[in-house]
Amino acid sequence: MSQPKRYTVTAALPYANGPVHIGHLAGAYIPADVFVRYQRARKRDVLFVCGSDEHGAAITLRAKKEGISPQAIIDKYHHLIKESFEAFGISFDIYHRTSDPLHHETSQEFFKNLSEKGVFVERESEQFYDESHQQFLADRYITGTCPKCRYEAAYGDQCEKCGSSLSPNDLLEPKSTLSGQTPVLKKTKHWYLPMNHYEEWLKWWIINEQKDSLKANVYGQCRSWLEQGLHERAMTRDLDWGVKVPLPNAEGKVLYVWLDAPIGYISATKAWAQSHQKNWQDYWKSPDTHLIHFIGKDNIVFHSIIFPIILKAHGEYILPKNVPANEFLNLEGNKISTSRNWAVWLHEYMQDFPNQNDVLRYVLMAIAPETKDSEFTWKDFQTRNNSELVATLGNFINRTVVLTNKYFEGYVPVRKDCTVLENKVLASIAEQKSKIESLLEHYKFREALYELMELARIGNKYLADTEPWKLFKQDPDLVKTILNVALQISANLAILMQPFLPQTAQKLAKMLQMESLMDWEKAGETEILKNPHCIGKEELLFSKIEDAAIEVQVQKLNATKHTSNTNLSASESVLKPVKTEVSFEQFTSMDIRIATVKEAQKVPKTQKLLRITLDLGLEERTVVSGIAEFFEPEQLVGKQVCYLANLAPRIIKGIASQGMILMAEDPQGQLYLLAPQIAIANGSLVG
RNA sequence: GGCGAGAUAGCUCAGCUGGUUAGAGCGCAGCACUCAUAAUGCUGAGGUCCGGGGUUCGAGUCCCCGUCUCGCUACCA
Repeated sequence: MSQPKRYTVTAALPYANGPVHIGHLAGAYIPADVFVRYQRARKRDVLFVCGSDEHGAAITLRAKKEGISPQAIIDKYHHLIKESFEAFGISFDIYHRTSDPLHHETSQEFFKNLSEKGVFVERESEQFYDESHQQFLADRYITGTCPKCRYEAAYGDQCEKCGSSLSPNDLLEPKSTLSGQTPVLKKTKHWYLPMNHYEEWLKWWIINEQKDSLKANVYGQCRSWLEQGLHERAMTRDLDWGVKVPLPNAEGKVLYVWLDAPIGYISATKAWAQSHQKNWQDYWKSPDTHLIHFIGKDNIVFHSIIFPIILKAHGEYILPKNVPANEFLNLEGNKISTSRNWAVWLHEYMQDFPNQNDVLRYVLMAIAPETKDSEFTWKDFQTRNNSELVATLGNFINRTVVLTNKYFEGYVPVRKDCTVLENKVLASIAEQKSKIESLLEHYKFREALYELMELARIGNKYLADTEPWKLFKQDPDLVKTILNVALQISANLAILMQPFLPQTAQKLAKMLQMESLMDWEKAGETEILKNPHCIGKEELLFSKIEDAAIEVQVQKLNATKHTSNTNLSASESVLKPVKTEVSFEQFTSMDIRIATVKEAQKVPKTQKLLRITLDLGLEERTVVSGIAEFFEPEQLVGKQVCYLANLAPRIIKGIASQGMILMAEDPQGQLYLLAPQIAIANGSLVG
């Protein structure tokens, strides 16, 4: 692999409607930061950009709910996120924001460029429109019943209950969240990116240029998408919060997130270049630059398919060299969830564990979901701190420094006769260094961290093998040699830990009085600390975390679990508001009856569908119902149900479905049959 | 149903293009040591490498079938 002239490293833009949690850190920011710190240590030209993603319907929706302006929300979270990243030590060269005028200009220019090249297809389509508010409704502004899981507060783009992605037209009983009214369909024009035009090229690019460098999970995802075929996607939206579409006749339209957020990387670069007298184009248009995107797996398609298409369509830009995406981090057995408050928030961690940033960095690196989903537990956090950072790394440094101060008043003793053992140990320093380098170059952060710790283990073993505390009286010269070796290991640890544990590296450098000797190139050497050098007083690098501190965290989580559960059943945000009024006639026009299930069987090749035969008294009816996830066919047979008999028939999976079985659904999405309390005649009317 | 990623010691995970008795960390048991935040070092117990076929002189590693977990996707009135 030839060395590029420079690196442009991006970390996913956090969405400015919530704080940052450990999942974000483990997925993108920590690995990116380690990579960047490492490249900087090697004196390579590397630019690390990030920023807040501040547009989109979710933010305006939330602003409306809370009765404040979108600006107030993004200001709050932008600053919270920015400051917690800074305090935590994620070393962005710039942390920008997409609400910045520079970003608006940049993305508009980009759009215009593509538009002038004729990349887009303009197309009119029918979209939901809220007449009382006189505006088109973004996907997020429409709620309705999820067609997949029947969750009643699903959004137009996604159902948060079952996670399926939707389009507004899929929703049953769509409602505008602005007015509560049923929206109407109205014509509107949008600009579409025909991604299918790029399919062949993309296949070629991914298979020929990326296959070997991409991680298996990323490559697999891409192939999965390519095999399913790419489609035309709208690049604009009807919304007033975002980057305005820079064309005439585009009133009330903004760029969709695909042409907004990733270009945020570019505008961040421009902003940085302006204040540093650099040319931003070097970082985006020069083929000797490597562009690397650090993201979580939810962003894979975005960064390895859509954004490359956009860059390619523009033509002047380089394409990402790698997209080292991590999988997901779970927390104490459950998925991390911002909305359910099931998370460890970065800013809260720093309050609860002051000056222990490196502990979290360490743990999240050690359990990073590099190849599969992984799990954070507080117990494991404690164990890793106590038995790895404290007992292995901190303790090795401590014993070395204590012994040096005790026997030699802090002066680095002279190394005299090295035995086979010393030579072997000294040689292993350079070995560890080159292992760490090679692993970091290949984005294997977890293993690189392991090899760093391995050096501390080598040190501990060396001290245990040589036992200098036993030898000092008989053979002080030998003790000098031993401690000299131990000190060289310590100095190397200080340098090599810089990308991983920056705070600790500084602390250790100070303790060893080697602040001026922290060059990465020096690592691997065995004479970093030379004889007249005097080290400082011992100081503990890490402190133990007691059970009590862990208890507090676990209880905090359990508490949020309970409150969010009770909130879930009681809160209005989850229970659907009462629907708009209907007349008595409208109601009585529905023919609801009691029927008995005669047969039920799974519809082949489906996951959720049951084919059910109902005895309606006068006749039998066949219904296809999406309830297979909740009911076994056998357990339904013989049960009485409520049945909507005069619903227009519909063909589902080739079966004519006549009417619909009525179900109750609790806030968790669980379905329940409705039946009379005692069996009554089939065909009885419900009203 | 289709596609992708996983399934390896009690726990968390490594095992690259197939090659001798399958590894690490943590945990556990025993021993050694006392410079060190009862820290460290050594030794040990522990695995039908999800199951079943196949290719091969040889498979955790490749192929086929199946089971389970996670993600995407389809059917959902």
